[in-house]
Amino acid sequence: MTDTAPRRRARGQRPPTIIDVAEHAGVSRGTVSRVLQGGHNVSPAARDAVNAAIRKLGYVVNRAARSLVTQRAGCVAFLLSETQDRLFGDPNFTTLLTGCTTALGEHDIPLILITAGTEAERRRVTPFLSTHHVDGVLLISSHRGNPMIDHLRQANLPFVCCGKPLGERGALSYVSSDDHEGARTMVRYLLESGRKRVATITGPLDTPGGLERLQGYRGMLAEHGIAYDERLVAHGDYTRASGDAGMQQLLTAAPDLDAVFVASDLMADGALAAIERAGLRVPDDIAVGGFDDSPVATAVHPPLTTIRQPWTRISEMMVRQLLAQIHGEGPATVILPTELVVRESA
Amino acid sequence: MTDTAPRRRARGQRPPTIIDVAEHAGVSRGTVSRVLQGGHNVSPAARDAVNAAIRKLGYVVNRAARSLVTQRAGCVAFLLSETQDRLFGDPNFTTLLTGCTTALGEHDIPLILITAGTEAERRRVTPFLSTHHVDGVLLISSHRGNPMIDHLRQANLPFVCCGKPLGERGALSYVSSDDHEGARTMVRYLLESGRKRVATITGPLDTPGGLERLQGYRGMLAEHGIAYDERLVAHGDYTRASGDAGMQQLLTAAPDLDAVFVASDLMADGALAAIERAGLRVPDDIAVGGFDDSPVATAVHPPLTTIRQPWTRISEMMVRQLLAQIHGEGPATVILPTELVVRESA
DNA sequence: CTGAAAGCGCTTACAG
DNA sequence: CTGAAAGCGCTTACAG
Repeated sequence: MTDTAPRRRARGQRPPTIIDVAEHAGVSRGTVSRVLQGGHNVSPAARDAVNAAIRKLGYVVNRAARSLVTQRAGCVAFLLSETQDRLFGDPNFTTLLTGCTTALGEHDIPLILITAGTEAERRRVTPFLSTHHVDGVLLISSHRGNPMIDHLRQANLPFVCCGKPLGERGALSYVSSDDHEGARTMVRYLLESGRKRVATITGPLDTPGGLERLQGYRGMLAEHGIAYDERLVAHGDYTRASGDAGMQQLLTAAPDLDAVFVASDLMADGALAAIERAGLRVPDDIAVGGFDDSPVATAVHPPLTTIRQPWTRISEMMVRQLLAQIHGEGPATVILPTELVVRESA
Repeated sequence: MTDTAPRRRARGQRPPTIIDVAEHAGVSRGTVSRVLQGGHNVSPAARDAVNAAIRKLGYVVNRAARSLVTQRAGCVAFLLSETQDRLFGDPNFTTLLTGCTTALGEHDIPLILITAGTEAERRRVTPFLSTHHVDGVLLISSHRGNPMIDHLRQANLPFVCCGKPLGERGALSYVSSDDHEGARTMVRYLLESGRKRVATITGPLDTPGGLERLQGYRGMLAEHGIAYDERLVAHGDYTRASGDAGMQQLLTAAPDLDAVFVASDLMADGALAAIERAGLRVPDDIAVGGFDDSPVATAVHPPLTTIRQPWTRISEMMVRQLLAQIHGEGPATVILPTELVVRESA
């Protein structure tokens, strides 16, 4: 912080303090503070006088002073522990981030954005977090074995993950859409539309979305008495290119496939391209089902039939869970239902 | 902040304070503080002792306490004053945001993300900003007449805009890529490749990118002695759909066009779709030039020849300018060069 | 170069 | 229900 050294504000333009409010309302600072805290143990008359003074003077609490005495930061971190490239193409990220900002804003809690995709960044971030510069953390990461989880636990800092953290033991809060059921819904839809050979392109298997959507696919096939066929399964990494490559592989290994469930819309876009190059039509020859209902779903031709993830609700629940933990509640898992969105690709 | 009330930390797990460091190093608190501020007026022996104690104890400054006495927040806001939808599809946004976070991180300055796309949000945000809860603002908005600019000026808060704010008078800091020259470069490239009838699809004309890229297009045509032809100009809003519609309009109004300069890659993707539906080939029949070099540029077929915007440098310069202003420097304008990236579409 | 001390703006037991 | 007062952890003139 040597970087923000000089020039304290001139006396004249200093915002009003609690003392100004107290004088104006004819009460003590303690009473003003009590009104600020919710007005318990304050007479209606005093409360009204204080509120009037606050409005009159345009008083806004000085968070640094409050923070110093309460030993709480009064703000929350949005901690991005993915490398940047993973996010660049991901429109869900923006939705999640602005959703969390808005949900926190309603509680008047500022959000601090922190990136920790590299080891160097993590070294810088850890002391900041463990010295309680934030009251809690919204943790964004999808891959197995995120070292930040241990750091946060050691610092005894409340946190809630976006999506189920893989390979963690012990209680831990996360909010996730129902990947498993979402996948089942899509595969059921494809089968009930009369498709016989349903393939899939998965996400990375060290992510919950990769793993659980594949399990949902397998489970629904089994329920329909269809044996699992490895030739019908390709693995992607959520990029468009990997969807393209995966589809190419599937078309070679199983030329008789008539449907494909792709674990993300972006990969589905790639799959569409591969299908088109192969001279096949969607949905006539091959039905394509995506996952996410991200903006690409409606940008491609034909528009994707897909599974909608409730990102706004996810952000809201993450914030709610985090605040509950900050207030002393224990961790909890929240699973939110997804929704089938039928368009033209299947 | 009634929301983060209870449970102050137990005495035992409190982080070490400057007093602990002072005792450990055998000096006064004042001396520790001076070392923290850069070590001026401190003997080498004392400095070493303090630094050793800091390392030993894992001391990290309490920012709330510092902030209270220095009257500075020690953090900076990233203020998003666009409605959400504008951002959802925009991959540049993520680059800019993480770029700013990283650049600030190198100065140990946290970034607070604030959204103010609606009037209701602005009402909540303004008191927060004008009571100096941040030392400065990175202002993201592209449309003419952003009310936040007036609020920031009234609050006397340093700020730097991303892109040139249209219709503002008076000195004001902004960082922008050279839209005008970028457009000129693309149009020159198309003309020098032998194209004769170069059309354009613009961005919204109340944004600097919409306006200046169109001016660059007109200017370069004029330099080649080509008269401006309204039938060769369509207006979009940076969405993929508007690029598609714009291209359709151009193909009707000027069926003889053999190139099109599209003011964003996303719109260029839409244009590609319209061209394909018309049964024409890219680049054989029509050369397509984009703008941004965003991830879509390489995701589409054929990959786009485009103008690269230096988003990482833009974020770095925004941060640098903002810190300079916080330190008392006056406003400045920074224009960064763009780069022609030749791929297959032109 | 260094220490002692005031003070930043709040909250919160403690008395009453 | 209310006021007086201690104290949160720092920085910064002020003396020396």
